[in-house]
Amino acid sequence: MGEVVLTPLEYALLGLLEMAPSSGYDVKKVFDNTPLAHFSSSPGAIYPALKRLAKKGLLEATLDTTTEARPRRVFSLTGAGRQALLEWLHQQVSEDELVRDGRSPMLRFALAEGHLSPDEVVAYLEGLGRVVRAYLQKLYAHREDVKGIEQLHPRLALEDGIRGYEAMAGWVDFAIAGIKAHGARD
Amino acid sequence: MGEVVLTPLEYALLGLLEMAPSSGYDVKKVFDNTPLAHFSSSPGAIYPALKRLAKKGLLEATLDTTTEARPRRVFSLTGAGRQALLEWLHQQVSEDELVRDGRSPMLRFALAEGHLSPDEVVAYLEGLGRVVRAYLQKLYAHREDVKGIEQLHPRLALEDGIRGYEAMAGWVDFAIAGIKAHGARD
DNA sequence: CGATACATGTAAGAAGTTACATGATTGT
DNA sequence: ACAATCATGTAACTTCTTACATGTATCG
Repeated sequence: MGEVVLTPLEYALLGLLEMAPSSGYDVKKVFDNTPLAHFSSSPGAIYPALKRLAKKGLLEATLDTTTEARPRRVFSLTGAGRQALLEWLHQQVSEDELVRDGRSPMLRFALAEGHLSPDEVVAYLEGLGRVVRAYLQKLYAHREDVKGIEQLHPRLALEDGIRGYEAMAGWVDFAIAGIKAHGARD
Repeated sequence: MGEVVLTPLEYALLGLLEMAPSSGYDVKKVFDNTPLAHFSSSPGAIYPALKRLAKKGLLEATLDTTTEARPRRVFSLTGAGRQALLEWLHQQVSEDELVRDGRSPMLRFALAEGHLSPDEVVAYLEGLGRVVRAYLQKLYAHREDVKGIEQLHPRLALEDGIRGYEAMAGWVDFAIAGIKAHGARD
């Protein structure tokens, strides 16, 4: 029904809690100790986001009063939460998403395991590859435009962008091969 | 005097207006048509940011009523604005800045031309290189940690991060060579 | 004559940051 | 004893997003 639209942090939370029901503090540790470190681990971001998701009916909380002194509030996905996650996982990457929020496409890929079929994953990556190469064409054109100008730093900074997206394009092919090999292995 | 701290957008505005005094609409066009596209070109972001900077005394506006129908408000830096920009340009990259806001270090480099000496620029880039390589070590360690686990997608996503930072480390050496060659050319 | 570019802004709401607040447990 | 870790949350503030509002000039 309702076109749920969430922030990257909220989708990250849904994905993590779908992998394993957790407390806010568990999530904080993930953000502190893994390459998901670009998400803020501040309680002022995490706890309100969990609360919002619960209020929207995407998460449910159970009190864990077993061993600990202070009760842990353990969150897991509801049916609606799983559906919102799935809808997001099925979204293709747009150029806007790639440029504005460079890490969302990779987050979505990382959290897609077990929720998309190998074919769907390959299609997602192929779409990502197309968007990356299309954006690269724009950067190449821009490099031509600034070829003559005297300023060195902007040209070098552009070169960094180009190399970064070229690396991503190469990774896409690598990842597709990895997915296919993994699928064939069954 | 007072420790001015601004958002990336505000520093981008200071840097652009220092290169050439411009109106809000000029800036919008830059964000729409150059690789600075990761900044929002929405008027709801740009005009209030310009207003804030003017209120803080970092920008001054002059009305351009010459030719156009509607007057353009052209902003340029005050002395305090130039000082705030310089202080920011002298900041070294921290791991936190690199990981949380991946594009700020490159923005700072791009806007530093003419404000830092070649030696200072090389020192900045060497610092960036050290931070990137240090973070790469953490990613390599994490890759070892997850080597055994069954999940494929997170390992592949990590590989993308590693490749991206490796590309950046390579670019740093390339850029340092470029800066040195440019300096020697005088 | 209609669409697009020029040009500037505001209002409401959502979300994140920093700092504060609390208190038990575990390690040194 | 003291620090660090576990664990959860709130309050004030800042900023960004989306949408609205207004009007001219130019191009086809």
